[in-house]
Amino acid sequence: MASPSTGNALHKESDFFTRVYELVSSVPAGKVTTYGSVAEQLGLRSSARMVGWALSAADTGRVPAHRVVNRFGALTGKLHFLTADTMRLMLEAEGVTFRDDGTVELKLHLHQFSTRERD
DNA sequence: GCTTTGACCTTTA
DNA sequence: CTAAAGGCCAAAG
Repeated sequence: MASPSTGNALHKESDFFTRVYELVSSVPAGKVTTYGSVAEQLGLRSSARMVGWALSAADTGRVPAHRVVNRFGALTGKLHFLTADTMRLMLEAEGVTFRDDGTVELKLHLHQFSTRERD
């Protein structure tokens, strides 16, 4: 959209970063997404690492990075937040339920961007 | 300008 | 079955 060569690049740190933020911000409250799903939407199915890395550079107060968890639903980047419990508390505040293992119920809160066909 | 690391996932041994 | 390495792209040293 628009013309990127018009010299409009102002707050755009990087298209990749913004792309991740958009997808994460697209996730409603009470829902959680996974790095793999986001990466897949970006076309970087095998490069899910960069998704998490992008979140590390993202501001947790600006981007709901707490809604992003790993494949197992475990809060891998919780230590990157203000406190180790911050991520969990925020998700609980959103209405997300946790298992006894401290993992998020992906079956209940996993936000799917599109119908993923498997097999 | 090259090397290392990074909140991961997938495949091969 | 479990364990290890590879892969991907990008930023910081």
